[in-house]
Amino acid sequence: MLEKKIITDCTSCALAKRCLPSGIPVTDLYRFINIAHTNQTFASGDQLFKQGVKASHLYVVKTGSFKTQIINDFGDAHVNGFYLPGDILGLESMAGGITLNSCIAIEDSLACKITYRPLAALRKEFPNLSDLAVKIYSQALATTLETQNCLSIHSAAARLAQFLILFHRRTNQVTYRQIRLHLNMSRQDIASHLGIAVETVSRSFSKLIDAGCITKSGRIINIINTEALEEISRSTA
Amino acid sequence: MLEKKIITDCTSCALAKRCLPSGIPVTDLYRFINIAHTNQTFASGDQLFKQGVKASHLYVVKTGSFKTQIINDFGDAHVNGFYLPGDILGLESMAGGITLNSCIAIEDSLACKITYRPLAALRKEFPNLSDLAVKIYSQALATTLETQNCLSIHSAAARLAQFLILFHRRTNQVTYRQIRLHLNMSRQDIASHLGIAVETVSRSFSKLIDAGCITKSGRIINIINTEALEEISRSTA
DNA sequence: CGGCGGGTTGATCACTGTCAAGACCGGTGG
DNA sequence: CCACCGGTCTTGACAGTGATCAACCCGCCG
Repeated sequence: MLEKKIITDCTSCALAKRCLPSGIPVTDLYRFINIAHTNQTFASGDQLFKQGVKASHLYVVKTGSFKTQIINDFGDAHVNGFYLPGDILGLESMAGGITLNSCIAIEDSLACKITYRPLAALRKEFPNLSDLAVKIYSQALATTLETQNCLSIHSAAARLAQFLILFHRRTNQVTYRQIRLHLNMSRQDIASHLGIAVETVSRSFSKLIDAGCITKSGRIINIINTEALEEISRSTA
Repeated sequence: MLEKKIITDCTSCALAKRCLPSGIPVTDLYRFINIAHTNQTFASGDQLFKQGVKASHLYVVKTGSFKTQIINDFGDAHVNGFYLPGDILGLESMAGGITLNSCIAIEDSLACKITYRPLAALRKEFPNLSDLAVKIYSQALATTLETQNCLSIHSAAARLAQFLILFHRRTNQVTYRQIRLHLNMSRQDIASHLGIAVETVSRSFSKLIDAGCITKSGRIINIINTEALEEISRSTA
């Protein structure tokens, strides 16, 4: 109970310095906390928000991971992106006021929900928060640009290799000189995200293993040869 | 000469209400004009900025069109996006301070160059400009999301169809019930942008013509059956 | 034990990349 | 006015890659 109370507070959150509170003077932080619904719990498969409804909140991932997906007119889904602790969800829907995609928890997760309107008021009041907003948006654009480049790669193995590299950059989990990735999403999600078939994802993993780039066990990937992986990610064929 | 002077001024620019001046009170507009270098001319092929250098400016497209492209480590280029009048260039590079891509004029064009640092100062001073910045960024994110979805489409013809639909939404040139698109970029650029071969672009155009969706003459495309085009853009195969 | 979903592997076929050749278009020069 | 030339675009032939369908393995759960 006490512990729960502690993690609820932005002042003791490990992510605070990468998160919105970093744009607000400590003495005024209470005003941000007032408009934030911190540590909302989501079970794997739960939906944060649904595509095509009124957009009014941002979400900051605290623990776990999420995916966003768009359902097109014909009914099939495309996974747009994956979101890890520190990432902010819902940025792209603010201009139009309607959510452009759905967001689903990949595993049991925590996220902080922030109502947009009062946040905009704070942004006008605290210049640093305005700067931070621009920086966050700019960063988000840069990330989608990377994803876009990844999708434009022709070969499936190269695309997967690039995906692993990009995912690694965002997690930075290093143990024993090996680089260990926990891919919390299903192969199906990876396939949808990369625009290739599930079977091709499996086969591409096998290729990367045969090439000595990685080893894997289920959703745990070990990158054992970064250079070789980068080499494959650049290969045209 | 007189005419030149007129178009130089933001107060008489047709795009001003979609552009940054719309976030600034008319009485203070002179302060924005002071930091903007309006109507810079670029010949087809000229470079606005180069990948990997210090990023310090935004550019607003006034007339003509531009493309951005990334050169990867192996040396081949990928066209990230196309920019039309009213679009803003350089948003994604502000967070890192380094340009992530190069920008090149596709045809003879005009663009307004705005230094970032004083713009940030104005943003803090004028709340509406802060809101506008967020809206612009959010819109930009939404656009790249659309591009991403387009790239995840499997079939080349469907990808091209989706590209035409998205491009049309941004131009809205309607004449005589027909929808007329002027694709100012080369087939090579389209191919690079969509992640397919030039020849496949040509073949896909032919397929769209055979299907009765479009007619074309060089870089002029007429959409004669929007429903059919959308149908093809959704087809999995 | 059997069912079930997720993941891998195998076989086949359509699609697209590649290479090659030809068509078209605009510009230049005779 | 016409011939030539370069680049862009299109079309054809072929080979390679990945989508599809199918079977199988595995861990989980009733």
